[in-house]
Amino acid sequence: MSPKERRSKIMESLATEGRVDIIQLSVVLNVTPMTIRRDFDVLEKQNKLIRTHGGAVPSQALIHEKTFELKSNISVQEKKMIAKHAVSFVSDGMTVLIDSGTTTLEIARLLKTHEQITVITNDIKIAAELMGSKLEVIILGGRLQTETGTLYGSLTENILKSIHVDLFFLGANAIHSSFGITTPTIDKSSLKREMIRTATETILVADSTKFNQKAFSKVCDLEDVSTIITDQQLSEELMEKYSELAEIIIAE
Amino acid sequence: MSPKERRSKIMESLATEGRVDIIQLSVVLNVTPMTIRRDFDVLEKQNKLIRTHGGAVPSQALIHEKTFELKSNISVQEKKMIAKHAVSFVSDGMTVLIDSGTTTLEIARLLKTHEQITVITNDIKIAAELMGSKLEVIILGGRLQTETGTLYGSLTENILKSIHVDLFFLGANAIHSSFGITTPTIDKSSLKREMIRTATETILVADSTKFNQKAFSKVCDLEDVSTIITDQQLSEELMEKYSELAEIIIAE
DNA sequence: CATTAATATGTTCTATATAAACATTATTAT
DNA sequence: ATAATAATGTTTATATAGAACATATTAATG
Repeated sequence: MSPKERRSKIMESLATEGRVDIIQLSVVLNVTPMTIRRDFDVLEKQNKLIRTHGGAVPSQALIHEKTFELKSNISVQEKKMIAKHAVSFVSDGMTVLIDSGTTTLEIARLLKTHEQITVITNDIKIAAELMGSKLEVIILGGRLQTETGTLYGSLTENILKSIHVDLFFLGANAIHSSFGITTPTIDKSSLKREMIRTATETILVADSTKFNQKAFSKVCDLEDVSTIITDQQLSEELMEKYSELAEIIIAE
Repeated sequence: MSPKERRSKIMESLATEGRVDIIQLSVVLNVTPMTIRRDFDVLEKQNKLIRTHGGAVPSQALIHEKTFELKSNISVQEKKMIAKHAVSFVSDGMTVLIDSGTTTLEIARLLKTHEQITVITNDIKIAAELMGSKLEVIILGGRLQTETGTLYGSLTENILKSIHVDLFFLGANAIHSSFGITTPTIDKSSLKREMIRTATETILVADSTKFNQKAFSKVCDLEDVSTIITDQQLSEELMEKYSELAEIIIAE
């Protein structure tokens, strides 16, 4: 039996029994108590259970897995796909900066079960999503845009100047082959620019509807991001056009 | 302190901190670990907590009952009363810093309808409450305590050093005539101290159950706050005792 | 297919927490 | 005041957790 299988069986027991005993599990699953302990360690880090003395109980996070709806033009499914590819760039020990947005929110959801990752964000909805997780979460301070939950302004930018991250997931309103990446307000573009500056690597996550669009204020050129992740709705024509400017990954 | 009181304090810690440690509790509550264990036994049988190795976490049942913390000691009504008196200190154009906490959350709720006020906070639940308002809201950055939604740490304190506010609403876990104001963790007390420092005036808001209590780490002396607002449950005896140390307002 | 690297599991040992039994101290009732 | 009861402290034995190391299994590579 694979570790994955065994852990799945542990979770099953946990769900049906309400609590499990290390010794009992070790007998049933034919492994030593130590192995069960190590399984508990793994599952606890994923917030799936709470270890007790001699056993474990289900975690509260597991009880109410509520996924509240997002409003968006593109299906959630596509954003989830993009997010799934995005998180494959993240590995243990990394410091990851996550921009505000709906696609980036999906990234945060997927990262929630990871371990050993520091997440930094300027979006309090992302922060809310990460409540209850075992991640190290840093919120950038700043002015709150009360309609969207985004933090921005000079305070936010100043804080960014004092930190550095390995990876930045950039969200975008508009992407254009010659105009580059643009946003509706100068504040936001200035902030995103600062975020790019402070990151070793920037990955742009944007669904296909954002391509060939331009907004008011320029963030950066396409050359400034290392990778673009988008969905399979991107036309062949656009795909070729943008491939010359940046590495494009189609999430499917 | 009676066993009932002590158990109530354990539950309070559990609600605010998310998890408690037997040794730390035994130090704070001045009893042996064995006594805490016996308290855990009692509380576990009442389904109020789950024992872990070396400590305890709140039971699932309690997590979902948001009312638990409020219902256990003092009614929401009393916190609302305190908040109502608190906001009378706020006038247009002011910059107000709001500490994390349930009473301070009520203050934020009342301020929501104001317009010409700048609110600064380290609590993302307060931030969430102020979403959609016309207020100028500033979130202090920092490390997120994912169980409670509180921001803290050196980053938070550094940001505080670069700003200044007119008024600070301080929340407290424990108030004692000789020990002053204390909190369960050093991180929190350090942050609160910095908040006090950066404010022209500090008002302590705390329901009557917080009086004559001590927690682990000292924030400041009672002389360091200009006013204390509490509820009418405060006994005559305590009222007189604390009146000598600070101006006390009974919200009724 | 053999060999290496990586992962998973088992074993042993030590530190720590738990739990039981008993002793002591507070509370309460009579 | 005294006895009875409850609460807490103390000591000791047992069990668990966790670290460190050894072994086995699986995956990856040439």
